[in-house]
Amino acid sequence: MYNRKEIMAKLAKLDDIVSLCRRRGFIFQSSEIYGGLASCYDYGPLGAELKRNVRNAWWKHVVQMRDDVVGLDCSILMHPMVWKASGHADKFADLVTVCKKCNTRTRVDHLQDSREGTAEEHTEHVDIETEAARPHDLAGKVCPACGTVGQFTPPMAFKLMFETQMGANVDDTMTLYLRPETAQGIFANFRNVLDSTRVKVPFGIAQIGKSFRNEVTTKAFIFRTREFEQAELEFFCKPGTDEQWYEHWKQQRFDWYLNLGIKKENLRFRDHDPDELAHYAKACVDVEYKFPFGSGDWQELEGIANRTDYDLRQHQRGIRTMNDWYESKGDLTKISLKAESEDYLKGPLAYFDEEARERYVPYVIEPSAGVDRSTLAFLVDAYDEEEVKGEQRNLLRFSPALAPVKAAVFPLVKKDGMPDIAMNIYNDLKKQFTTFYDEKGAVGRRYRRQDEAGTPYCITVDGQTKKDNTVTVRERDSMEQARVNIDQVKTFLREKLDL
RNA sequence: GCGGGCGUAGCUCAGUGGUAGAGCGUCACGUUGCCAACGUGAAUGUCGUGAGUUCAAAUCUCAUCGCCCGCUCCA
Repeated sequence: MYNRKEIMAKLAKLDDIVSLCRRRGFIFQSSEIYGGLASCYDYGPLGAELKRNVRNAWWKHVVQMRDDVVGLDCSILMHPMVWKASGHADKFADLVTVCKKCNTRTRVDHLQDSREGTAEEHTEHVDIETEAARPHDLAGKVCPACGTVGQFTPPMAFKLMFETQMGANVDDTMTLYLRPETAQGIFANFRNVLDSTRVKVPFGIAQIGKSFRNEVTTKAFIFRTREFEQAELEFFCKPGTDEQWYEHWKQQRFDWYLNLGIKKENLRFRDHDPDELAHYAKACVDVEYKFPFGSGDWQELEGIANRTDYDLRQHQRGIRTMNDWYESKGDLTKISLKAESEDYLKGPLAYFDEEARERYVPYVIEPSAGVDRSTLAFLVDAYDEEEVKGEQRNLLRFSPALAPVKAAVFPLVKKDGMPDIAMNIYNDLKKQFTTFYDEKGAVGRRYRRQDEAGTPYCITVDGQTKKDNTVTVRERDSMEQARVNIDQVKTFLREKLDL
């Protein structure tokens, strides 16, 4: 825990970062010219590069470098039955009540009973239709904030999925949902990938894309937003091998953050307690980062779950329910999923393992990362202030792979032919790296500006360049300079940047 | 949604009823030979938005929007 002073210092740090993000074009408030739109943010020129680098680093680690993972890019809108089968349509809602005495909002299923001293067991999302209709006896419940018994408002329901209409003809539209997770698109395409890609279990399908959740409350800059980007892997494996794959991905994903420069002391695992697990999950662990907001506490970047064979089996039930769906004219609330077939092991989403000569529905290990969250973590972790000759230097110590700009090229002064030489170097480098050219003002200022953008290297053409064809290469973190032959600059950068 | 704090230039902020300001940043020109240099000049504001009180509102009142902190959620 932190004392008040430390918390204020942390908050000040986040404010500094938010301010820098805006000032340097990393992240803007959405629709700002119209007063802003809550919970929505836009990535500016530097932020777009940074976020794309985060995505690419994830894809490289999870797909490109692996022999057992393939990629996918699904549409955001999917058949409504997907969400019936996944459980989101019925259960992706919270029932919340407010204590009249202290105005604290609490989920109904989290309330303790004064008579029994226990909360209801499950912490899952409730079935909104049946639950809201059911009379709730809150008379004996205790407010966790002020201890008052039985002073609650009637429960309110929150729908956590965004709805939208497909079809321009108003008389003939269908209600669809913006996906609340990318995972279901992977499960829905499991058969397609199997049939078209010659993959064999164990293998994974990865996807990066936007998801939408009508969060009750948003939080902390881009940390919790209603529109957000996920990077998810569903790794399919044979039942019985799931625990070792779970451990494997735990380690893989943790190391990914460390290798991209997150400080070890700011990253940790947090295992979910058994009673905290969703009913389908056998195990779940969060990768948490010590963000400088909230009460200075750890916040989740990524969840890694053992989802068992739940999702694939649910979708087999969903497929069997299609007739009911047609008959109900698409009203999801009027139908319930058909029971599982007795020979579900022969269903379309089951797998025949030729080596073992047996059928099974694969177990799934799911590492699910928040792209915006990790982008924020990389920003926060890279941010540094230090004093140089009495002046404050702000810099972002990005890993080279994440740095929005890899190198900047300057003429020391704007004369004696230096700009031409520098421009030639720039034109050559930009074919390979995101490069920036600047010839305005004092060179010291240009260095500092690049520090704030997190550019690892600055290349300066100076008076000596014309004599011996060398340039100064200045390193961001140490501010040290080395002379490098112009012909060697590209090789030098490639080695140093490891790109 | 409820409680607390806040909203003035790109950023940080001053301005408590009487002509909208400072520092930093940005741009131009000159100067400048390696770490936010210097000189001169310039641009930039619906004072979050709307209404009300007033001869006069950034300032007082009300509403509204947005942000931050807490409660809930969770990638």
